[in-house]
Amino acid sequence: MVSKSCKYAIRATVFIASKAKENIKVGVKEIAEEIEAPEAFTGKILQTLNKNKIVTSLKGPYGGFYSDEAQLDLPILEVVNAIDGLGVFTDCVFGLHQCSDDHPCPMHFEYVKTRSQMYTSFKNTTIRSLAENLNTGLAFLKNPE
Amino acid sequence: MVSKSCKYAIRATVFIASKAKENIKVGVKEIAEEIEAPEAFTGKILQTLNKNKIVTSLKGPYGGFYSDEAQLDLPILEVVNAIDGLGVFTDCVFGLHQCSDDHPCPMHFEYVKTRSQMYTSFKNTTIRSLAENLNTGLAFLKNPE
DNA sequence: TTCACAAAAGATAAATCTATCTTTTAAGTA
DNA sequence: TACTTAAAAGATAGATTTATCTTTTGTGAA
Repeated sequence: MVSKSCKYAIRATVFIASKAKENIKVGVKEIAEEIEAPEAFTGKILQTLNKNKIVTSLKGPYGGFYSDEAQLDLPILEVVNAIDGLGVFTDCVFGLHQCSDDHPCPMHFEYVKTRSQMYTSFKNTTIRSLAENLNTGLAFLKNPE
Repeated sequence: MVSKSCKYAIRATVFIASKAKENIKVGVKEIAEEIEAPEAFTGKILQTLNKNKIVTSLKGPYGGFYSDEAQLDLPILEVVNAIDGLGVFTDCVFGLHQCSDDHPCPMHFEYVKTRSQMYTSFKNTTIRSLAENLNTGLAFLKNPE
């Protein structure tokens, strides 16, 4: 559905956001460990998230990644957009460019249900809400050992 | 959502099925042209579809690919299963193996809505229904020139 | 200002997915 | 049987995605 990179990105974003209420910045190493992703690759993803203003970064000692208030209220859709683009919410199941309500592929009207359900879901779910969920301890970001 | 190969596979399957009522077998070349996919790659995909009994093939003169009656009633889910597997219907958005109702990731209960909507859609849509839709001329398998 | 720290940027490599080409096998027909 | 046709199978190549490593840039503190 979304790429592996995008899954890492979502997990990283939520983890960073979960530290916001304590005003803590986290480094690449800690993030990579928490989300069980390769460190260097996590760095690249965080770079992209920073460029897209999904998270904020600060270099140097006491530096790291954090979420500001406005970023906490971004929908998770923005994370997907930054990493994979919005194709997953718009592309035809048959892979046809011109597929639309007016010029539908054979599965168009059925598939639109899924696409719009997913879009709504990702649009209405904020980074903040996921991070809060995480802080309850009832959710997790990596597979337990 | 589904891979490029899978999109080719769905289009090829529906095209082959659309010829079933006339009892026509179609060759790789014709299929590839119809769905606008590379011929050799289409051959590979059809090979997989045949192994998975989604379509039937016959070698030699007057050979080609066709759908039998039972195959027409297969859900399109089976095409996805043959090419991409069922991961798209079961995998966690966060990419976590142990994510479940009992051990949910922060987005689990929201994402389940999308997954199950999609599953139902693919389970209830048969190859036959898509092929019939195609035969009305209101749908298409490639981008118009 | 100098030093240490941590992210950014750039280059490279491994793995997977998409695509092509050649050879082999199976089927129908003369 | 010999011959033609078309898919199957196997080998190889290109493109994209995932992953790693090295160098540069920016930041804070002594």
